[in-house]
Amino acid sequence: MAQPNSEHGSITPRQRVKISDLADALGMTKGTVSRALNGYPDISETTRLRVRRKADAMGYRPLAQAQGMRTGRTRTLGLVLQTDRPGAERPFISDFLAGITSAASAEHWTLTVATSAGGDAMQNTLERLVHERKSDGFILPRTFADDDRMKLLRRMDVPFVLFGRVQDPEGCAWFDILGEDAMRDAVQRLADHGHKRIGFVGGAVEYNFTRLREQGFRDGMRDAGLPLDETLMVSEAMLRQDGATATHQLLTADLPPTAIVFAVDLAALGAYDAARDLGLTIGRDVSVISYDGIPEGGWIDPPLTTYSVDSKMAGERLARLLIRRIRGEAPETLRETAQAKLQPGGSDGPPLDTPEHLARSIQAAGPA
Amino acid sequence: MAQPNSEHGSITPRQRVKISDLADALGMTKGTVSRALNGYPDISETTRLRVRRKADAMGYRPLAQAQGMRTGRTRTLGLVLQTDRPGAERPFISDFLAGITSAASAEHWTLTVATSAGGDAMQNTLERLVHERKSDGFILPRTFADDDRMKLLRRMDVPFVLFGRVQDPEGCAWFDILGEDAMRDAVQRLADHGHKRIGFVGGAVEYNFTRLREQGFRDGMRDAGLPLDETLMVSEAMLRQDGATATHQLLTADLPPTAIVFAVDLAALGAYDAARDLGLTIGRDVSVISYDGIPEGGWIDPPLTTYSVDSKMAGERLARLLIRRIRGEAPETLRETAQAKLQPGGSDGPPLDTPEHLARSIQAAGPA
DNA sequence: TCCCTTGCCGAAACCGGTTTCGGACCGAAT
DNA sequence: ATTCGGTCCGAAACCGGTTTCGGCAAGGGA
Repeated sequence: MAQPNSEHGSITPRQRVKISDLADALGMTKGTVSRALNGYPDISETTRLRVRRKADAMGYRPLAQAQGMRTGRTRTLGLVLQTDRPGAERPFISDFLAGITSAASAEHWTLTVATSAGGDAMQNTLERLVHERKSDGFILPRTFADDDRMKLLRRMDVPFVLFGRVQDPEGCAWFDILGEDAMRDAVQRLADHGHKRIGFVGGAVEYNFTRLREQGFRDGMRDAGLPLDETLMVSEAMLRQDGATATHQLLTADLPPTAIVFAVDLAALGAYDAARDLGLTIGRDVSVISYDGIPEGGWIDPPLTTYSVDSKMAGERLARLLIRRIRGEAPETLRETAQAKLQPGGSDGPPLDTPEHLARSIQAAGPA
Repeated sequence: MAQPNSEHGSITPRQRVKISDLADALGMTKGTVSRALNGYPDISETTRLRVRRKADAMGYRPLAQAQGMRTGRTRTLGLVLQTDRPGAERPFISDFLAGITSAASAEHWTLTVATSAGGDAMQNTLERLVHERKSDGFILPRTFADDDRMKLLRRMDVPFVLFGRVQDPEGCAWFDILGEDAMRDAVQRLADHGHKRIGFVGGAVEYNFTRLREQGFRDGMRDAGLPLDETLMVSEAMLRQDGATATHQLLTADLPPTAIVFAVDLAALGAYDAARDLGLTIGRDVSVISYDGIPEGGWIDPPLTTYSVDSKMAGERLARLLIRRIRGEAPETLRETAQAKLQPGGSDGPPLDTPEHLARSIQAAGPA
């Protein structure tokens, strides 16, 4: 009887329909309606259905902050970006955000973003967000081998999911791309091309993925039956400049590699610079295969052959995992992985020459 | 007398101190405490001070969602990123977010991020966020000459600030970088180098900045006393590929320009591709000056001379403006601008030759 | 027939704040 | 000595939900 004030449209565009409006329309109390909608066992199936139908018909959406007053949760995911690591996640962030928010909004959740430097600042930011109930749980991108954020959240008993795996999986949920598989494939691909002497340029050791990708490279060499030369393995290259330095170092060795696998695209771009300086051409004199799939890799000449990561998909899956985690599912059941996808470019191919010849031609051009 | 339960530290790390705790400790009611903290006039200065001191001492922070129940506001800024425009704000987004969140958190606000395609999807996203009170106002990046989001928010009477100006400033607050000044400077710089024939490659016309930067270029030509040749003005170049096409078009004209001003860095990168194809060298045969300051501009060879935008600063100022707007200040008083900063690279210099000679050497290489 | 479950829902407290209303206390004016 | 008007604060309602508690009615067993 007598709808209270839902379709008045006086001046305000569209009045919120609140739970008491819904209860009035159904002739019951808001307590009953709430229990019906939240699946309490002491509501008859008939009533539950009637309520749910009416709720849909009237377009009822509970106000997250009102629910939060009692429940302490507001259907909000948290993402804290670390700003003091240069260039780490720059290219992906946009797609990553799109993935998270689209998955979240499909379930009527939202995302709050904060930024922070590492260390104490990071801790404070996380604590503040939890303390002020601005987020019910966190997505942690770029996990470190030994991650402080993780420890803190675990201690505060706040749900979280990792983008990446960790050494101590106790109580952790995660999504990750199997970078080690990509590295293994990369080696195999180069071996198929005929390369026998292959170098590796890894990322910063504090990141956990560095360890995994390096292991993938080692496994790949073993599977291909190629000897592993530790002097051809370099680390700590996250930026273009680092990659150039590392490449220069490898190529000016006594017996340089004819191909290099990079753990990070940004570093692989530096290989082009180093090659140019040495008078070499990527994809002809030296083969390069990398990992990440940043757009710049497609622009450079020749285009970078790389294993690309679908950041949007990663965001979506992480969001869904975190929501399930917050709803109480056990972390052990919330672990998913996916494969990177090979994006063939022109940066790899059969070796033009033997390492010995390559060394000679580099020495010839070197002093120039 | 007798602190209730603030310093117990039983098991939970740190119990929230709520307003009733504070009131108890002060021996007054929570209503009084609330009015004292919120500057109501019916509280004596003595009491107000006593309350504020005690609040600081006890580390009291009001719970935004509880305040929001009554007030309708939760100290949350909203940012909706448009995902269907390729490459539009990709490089800036990380710094931009850092700016917004750092300014916001300094005032104990947070940021909610959503993504959406344009058109109706965008409208729905905005409406949902407002309807569910997930954000008190919005930052609108990349304003269009005629902006639907703006109209919607204006109609719903929701506060917002623009990153960029608009044609109809009615009721709008904004922050913007004066791209037109940068374009004017760019022309002047090229004229000082000795260039007389200068081309212009603008952005997509739907963006408002395109109009402004083009006008800046025109003003620059006029100020430098150079004749304006409309056939040397191209538009709609937002991506690297677009820029390459536009550059090719300009350079293969009967009388090509010896220098080109770009409204967008991403497009300017395409000039390198076009130049290479024509056998020309940027910075020697053709000068290029651009605008944005994307990191890729510094990696390319020669580094791009560009007017760079401080995205983090923009984020900070937009956040502060929006907070003031939400607090009720008039939009007309909330309009700020800043200048882009010249970042000299190697892509501009004195003309090597006259346009006529340039044309001949291009024609010579052209059929190749 | 009576009592005791069980199923189902209403009533009311509660979450942590804000805001309205009214009244105690004070000095000044009548 | 009253009345009156301000100042300043306490009391209680309120925001929109959730959750606890208790009670009514129907059904089953003795």
